[in-house]
Amino acid sequence: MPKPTASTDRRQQLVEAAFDEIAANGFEGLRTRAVARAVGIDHSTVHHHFATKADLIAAVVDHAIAPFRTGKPLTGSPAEQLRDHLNLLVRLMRERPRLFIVLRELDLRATRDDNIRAILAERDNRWRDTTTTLFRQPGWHSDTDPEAAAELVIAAVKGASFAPDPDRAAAAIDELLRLLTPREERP
Amino acid sequence: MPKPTASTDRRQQLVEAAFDEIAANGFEGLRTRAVARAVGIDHSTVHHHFATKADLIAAVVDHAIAPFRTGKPLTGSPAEQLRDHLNLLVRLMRERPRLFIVLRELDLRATRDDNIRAILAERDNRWRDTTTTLFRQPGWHSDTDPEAAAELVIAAVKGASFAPDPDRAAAAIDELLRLLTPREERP
Amino acid sequence: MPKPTASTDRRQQLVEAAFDEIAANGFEGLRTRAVARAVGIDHSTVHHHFATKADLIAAVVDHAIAPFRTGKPLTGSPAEQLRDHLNLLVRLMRERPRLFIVLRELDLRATRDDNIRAILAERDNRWRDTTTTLFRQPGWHSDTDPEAAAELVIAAVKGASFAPDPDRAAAAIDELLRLLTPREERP
Amino acid sequence: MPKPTASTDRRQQLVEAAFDEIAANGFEGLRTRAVARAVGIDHSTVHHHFATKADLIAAVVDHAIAPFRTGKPLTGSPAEQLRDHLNLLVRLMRERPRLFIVLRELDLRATRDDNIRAILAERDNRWRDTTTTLFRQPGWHSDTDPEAAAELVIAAVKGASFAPDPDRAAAAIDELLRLLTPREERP
DNA sequence: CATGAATGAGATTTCATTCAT
DNA sequence: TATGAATGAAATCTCATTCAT
Repeated sequence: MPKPTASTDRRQQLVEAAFDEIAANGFEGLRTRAVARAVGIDHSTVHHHFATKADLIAAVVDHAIAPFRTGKPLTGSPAEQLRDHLNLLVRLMRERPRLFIVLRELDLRATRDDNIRAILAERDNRWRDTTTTLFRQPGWHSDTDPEAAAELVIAAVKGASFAPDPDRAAAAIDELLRLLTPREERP
Repeated sequence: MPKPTASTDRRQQLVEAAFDEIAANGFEGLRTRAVARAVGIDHSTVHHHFATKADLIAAVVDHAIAPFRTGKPLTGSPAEQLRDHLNLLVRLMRERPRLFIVLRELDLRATRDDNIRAILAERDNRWRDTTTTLFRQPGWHSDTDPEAAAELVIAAVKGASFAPDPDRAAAAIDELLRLLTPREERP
Repeated sequence: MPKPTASTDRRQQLVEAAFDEIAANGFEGLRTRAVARAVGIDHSTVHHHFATKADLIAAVVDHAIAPFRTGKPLTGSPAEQLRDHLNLLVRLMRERPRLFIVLRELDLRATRDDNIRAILAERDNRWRDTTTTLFRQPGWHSDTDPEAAAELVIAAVKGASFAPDPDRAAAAIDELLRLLTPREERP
Repeated sequence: MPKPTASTDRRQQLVEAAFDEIAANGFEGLRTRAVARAVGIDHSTVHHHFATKADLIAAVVDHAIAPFRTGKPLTGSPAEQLRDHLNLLVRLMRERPRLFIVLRELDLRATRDDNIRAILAERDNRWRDTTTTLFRQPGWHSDTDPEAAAELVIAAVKGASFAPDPDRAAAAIDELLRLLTPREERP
């Protein structure tokens, strides 16, 4: 078990502090000074660890999408897989609301930042592929269009993160799950 | 028919220019100088029309949600009303993509701007109420939860505006419409 | 006679202040803050008149080589023309020592600044051409190589500006003039 | 034969790297980090060898004027001595152009740096004395002013290093040599 | 000797806002 | 209404230097 170096620690601290700043004040409100202050170092020292603000942001992006990278493969029937997938997301929305705030910020910033767009597009493509594949399996309503259903899932999840509270977000996603689940598999 | 004063024209010009700037560069990229340049006046003059940048932004917010205020009442069966409502939104997404870009920006900024949050919350509440009322009418699946369905509609529409192209957004909304429409009313 | 606008005045003031700064502290020591302070305005206002520091420097370069642009045509015999030319330079060295300090700085900076190099190269080429042409006229020692003589004149003048005092610079240039002047035209 | 310690080697390496940096980017572009990188050590370590940047620069100055310190005494007639002296300089200009770039930088910086000025003034005084003494010897034109001639030699050599290429520099110095050489000794 | 984290002073540049004309 | 000069706060980034290891 390699002991993390001081450097790694500090970098991680900075990334987390920047994450918190974005969650609190948005990308627009991200200030290297504030990040440094949160960690307790001089603002110029931030540049010792991240040459530019963009480098720091890139690390934050990595950090923010990490929870979605390490997803363990889903198991069970297609409907069970969808249920597990959406339930996981709902649970994350409840447990880590700030993560979804940051993701919203990232999605918006991606519009005008090529680096972020590339990273998020990759994540979305993977998400889209997985979900489309899921809906291509047998067991859904015969008139379900796999690609359209996948778009709907993605849109609903992203949009739910704008809900004024997690309960409303969860209600929206639960309703979506109910609608997509074939009648005979509903609880 | 009152002829608009030059002043009124100028204000409107500024609002539209600011709208365009936000669509192009985001809130973060909104510069009063750029707005002034787009209109062809000196940047100081903007302050004759809008005391502060926040005032200009408030006017842009009003301008952006105007298309949703003047909605004529829906008619027909509940399913027809939902169909008309969502089709209108899809058509807007196709015809005025920049409007939805700006709305996305507004939704995000609302997180940290009380004025914007108030305006958008009002719009969302009206939207939520109308949609919930719609789902309270008879004719839906017996297990449809009106409030959850309304949340889902709102989430899906908001999330669809993050789709990489209008076709995908339309596919998601069409799929949602299909899922919500009772089997016997589907085309 | 057009009355100079306030803007022109301020720009001119800034250029002269920057010139003085360079004479005093070199290009390396040129600070927009110091220039602003010398003129009595806030340092950010400098950017109202010159978008970037490079723009300000470009204006200083123009200002510095202006005395060499408006040279009236030389008259008389070739030897008299050379004498007048060098005497003019010696007089300038005595009367405006800071001008030559700045020119030295410019010559050095030209090594690494394309814009400055272009401007100075143009000046040097004109100077070289004029002087070569001068030495191509009849009346010089038969073994004078016009191009080499022109190079020597330019080198000596530039090098003389490194002399510890104007008298030494003048002595060098006078000696050069004596050496180049045909014996029969010497006083 | 004392084997140089590692420390001595490192110091020398650093001085040469700093010399190279100045030749490439000027004094203004001299960065201790870049020097350290060129040598392959951490930038903090530079301070183990040179307490401050000024100390490093002082060593570079010494290194730059070394070629002029170890000049072996000139022999032959005065005209031959001048010829050998100038030919040596011309050869150096061709073989070590970067040396003259650095010397130019030094001469300029001397204007505002007391330490450098002192070192260079000493070199110039020695140069001036030697050259004046040379012109005081019999064999020159009767109207040659030894001190003025020495100033001219120094000015021309310094100025020649601003020539756009070594050929032009050489042409200027050769022409000077020709002009100074008594007619009866010219080849 | 060497490293790397940290510092702090300072530099340019941006931008909303104010004010006199 | 409109202009443009001016302001001042703030932001990112640079770099020589110091210090603990």
